Amino acid sequence: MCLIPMPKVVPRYKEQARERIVDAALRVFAEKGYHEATMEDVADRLGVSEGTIYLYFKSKRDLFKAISDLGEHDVAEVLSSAMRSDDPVKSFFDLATDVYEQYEPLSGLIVELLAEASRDASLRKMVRDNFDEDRETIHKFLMQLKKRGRIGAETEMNSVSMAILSIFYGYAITRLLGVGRNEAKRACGEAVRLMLNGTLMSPQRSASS
Amino acid sequence: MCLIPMPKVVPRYKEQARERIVDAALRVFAEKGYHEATMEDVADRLGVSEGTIYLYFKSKRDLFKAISDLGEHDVAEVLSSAMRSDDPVKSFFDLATDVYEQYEPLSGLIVELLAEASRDASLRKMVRDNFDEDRETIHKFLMQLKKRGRIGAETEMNSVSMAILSIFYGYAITRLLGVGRNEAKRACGEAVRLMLNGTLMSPQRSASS
Amino acid sequence: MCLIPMPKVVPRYKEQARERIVDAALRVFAEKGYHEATMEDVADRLGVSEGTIYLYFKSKRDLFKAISDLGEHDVAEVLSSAMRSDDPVKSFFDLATDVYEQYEPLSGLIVELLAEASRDASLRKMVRDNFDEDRETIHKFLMQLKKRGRIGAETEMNSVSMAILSIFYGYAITRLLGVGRNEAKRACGEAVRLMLNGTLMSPQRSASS
Amino acid sequence: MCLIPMPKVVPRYKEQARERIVDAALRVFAEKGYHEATMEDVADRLGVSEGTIYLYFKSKRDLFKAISDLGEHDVAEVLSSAMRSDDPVKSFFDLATDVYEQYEPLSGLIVELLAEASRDASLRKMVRDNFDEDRETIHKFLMQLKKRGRIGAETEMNSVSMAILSIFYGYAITRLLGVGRNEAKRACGEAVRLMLNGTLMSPQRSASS
DNA sequence: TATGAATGAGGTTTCATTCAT
DNA sequence: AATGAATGAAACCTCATTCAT
Repeated sequence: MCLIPMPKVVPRYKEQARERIVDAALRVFAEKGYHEATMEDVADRLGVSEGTIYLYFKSKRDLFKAISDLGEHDVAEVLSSAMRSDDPVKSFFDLATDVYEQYEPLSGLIVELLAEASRDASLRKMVRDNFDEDRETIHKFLMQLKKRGRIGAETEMNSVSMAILSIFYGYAITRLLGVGRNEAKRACGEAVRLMLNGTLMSPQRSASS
Repeated sequence: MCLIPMPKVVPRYKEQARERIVDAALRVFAEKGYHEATMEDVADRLGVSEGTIYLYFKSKRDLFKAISDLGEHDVAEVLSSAMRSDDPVKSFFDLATDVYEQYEPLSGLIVELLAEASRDASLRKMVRDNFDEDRETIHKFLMQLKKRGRIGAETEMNSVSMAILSIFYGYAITRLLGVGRNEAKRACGEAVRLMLNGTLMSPQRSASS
Repeated sequence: MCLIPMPKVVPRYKEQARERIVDAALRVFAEKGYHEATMEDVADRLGVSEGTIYLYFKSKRDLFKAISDLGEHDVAEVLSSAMRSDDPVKSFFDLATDVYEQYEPLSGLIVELLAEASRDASLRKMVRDNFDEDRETIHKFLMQLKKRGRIGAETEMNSVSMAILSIFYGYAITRLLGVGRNEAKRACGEAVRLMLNGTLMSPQRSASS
Repeated sequence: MCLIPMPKVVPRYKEQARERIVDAALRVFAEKGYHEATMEDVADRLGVSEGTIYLYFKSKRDLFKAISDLGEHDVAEVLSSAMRSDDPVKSFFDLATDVYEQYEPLSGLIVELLAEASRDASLRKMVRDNFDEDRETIHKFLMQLKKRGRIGAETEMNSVSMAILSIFYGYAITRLLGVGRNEAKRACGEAVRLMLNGTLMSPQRSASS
């Protein structure tokens, strides 16, 4: 009986349903935190019954993990697009604003995700992968700057890319702790500027030196 | 007359008991996370019954909050002591190592604390206060450097102090995500070095000026 | 699209379930008292799990309060129906019997409810409302008697209605203390008879029959 | 060795201590109710440690039972003294006021005691004994009135005495439910007046009839 | 596919009682 | 005689998960 070919159309339907659920879960977990959010909260937000979620995710944890696959991708996207600017210092500064503006209501998720990742290897791997991806994006950009001769050869790019990411995490954390938007923005921008100023040669001067 | 109350002293026994409990809770929460740790876990680690803990803390949350009052203080302490060094860049670098070495097994607590703080105003205030305290310590140090003429007058100190703190948070986070100790250490040191290099005048030159 | 909510009806199932739970709770609380009865007791009597009860009532207290909404209503009902009799003294006498016969196994609840009401404002209001309702019923009846000229105009009806209710509470209390049914019944009947005799004109005289 | 006579002075001390504890418990139980009051509450009110109470009472229940031995005695006392008045109707009326005024802050205890008595045979016996004692006091008084020819011979005294007690219980209950003091007082007075008016011959008239 | 009532394991918390001091 | 820290047994309540419909 198994010779009959199974329908190859793994229903696109299922994929869409998963996405909608993940989207709802994203918001609920961001608002209440992973442990304080209930499956009922997620179901209610979707206007769906609790049981339904289990048709698409085998557990609450599974649903939570699906979240970390999400979102950060476009962080990298935004990042790389913003990097094509002429003035990288200014770009970073604006970047901090834009990225955070976009994700602000979800910012609680960042620490939530980190907290869980610190104790769950599989989740840690997923978060780490996102981290590495972002870092790679930054790294590539810095290398481009270097090729164009606008960063001194001696600068250790791996460290700088990681530090820049730290600055952004720091932005999220300080915001979360109630530091005003403008103050946090200024600190973030200034930090990036300083880090790059140390090694960066301005476009104007780069020609002569 | 009868039933005369007879205070049986035990002068600061209560204080010691609290400390022992907080210490145990610290480890348990760091290991399992706030939500997954149970009061039984804490009690077991101490070798007492659950009820005992409630003689000293009125709730699990209360116990958790007692933790955030802790520890960070000596961060500031270590920080300020390390700042008396002659080479601030190198000092910061070593600081990152030392501080983290001391608190490494508890590093999960940092994000746990942040995650909870993001949804609990009173906890947020406590974490924020610690944050501000640390930042103030860094700020004072930077001002001293400035007075000695080793930092240019134009540098915006408030931003730099915050950025440095971010770098340290970033250190904790990257370690937590499995980045190797040495790699994280190097990135952290490099970041601080770069930030200060931008404005910092080397000690050698400072003598002549 | 996907995940379309599909209300599965069960129209007034919830209402029925609530009723069954309240009914079980009624008996359990009457037997053991509010504080000594456990949710497990109630669940066991129903043959469901404890959690189930919390689908319908948000707390033990909530369940207890649902009880006070109950039952007393038909007290008023029985009362008013019994009042259509020709001989009010005899009617009251029989009423005491009937009402109590009906609720005897639950009589512990009366004092339980009063004890709780004495310390819980919202519960007090509910019990008070029932009290007022019953009193109103009695009052109306007395006014009818007055209209028919069988009670002297000078009698203060508000006081009498309250006193009659007191007599019934007294009946419950004495029964609860182990006074024999017949003795309590006789005392209750006699008390009402005496109270009304003071102002009541006998049917024979009033109707001239 | 047992031939040595034991000290016969069962220390009066112990008796005093018990009394003080019972007095404190009385107030605490009245305020919070038996179940919601803790041994710590009682100890705190006395300024004594929890353990101390167990030197005098073997359990919380034991302490509670000691209460029902108390208090009601002087109810009977006050009752009998107030009965020596010339105008019994007026006396009863004032009695209601006085007795309740005296015990008002403890009125919660009445229902508390009844609630517990309904499920505890030994407690029930104690409450019942008090009830009978009070009833007996009233009964004796009524018999005196009868002897003096102020109550018709046909009145069933046992019922009346019980009814009068009910009226007083009713007073406590209505007060507890929030009925105003004056309204309750009026109802109680009126009820007693009416009950006695039915059979009572006024002092003035009693001579002629 | 979707439902949502039911479950049951487990967590937090309370408190009467004991006992070493 | 008095203390009060410690206990441990329960109690209330929550919620992820299941399953008959």
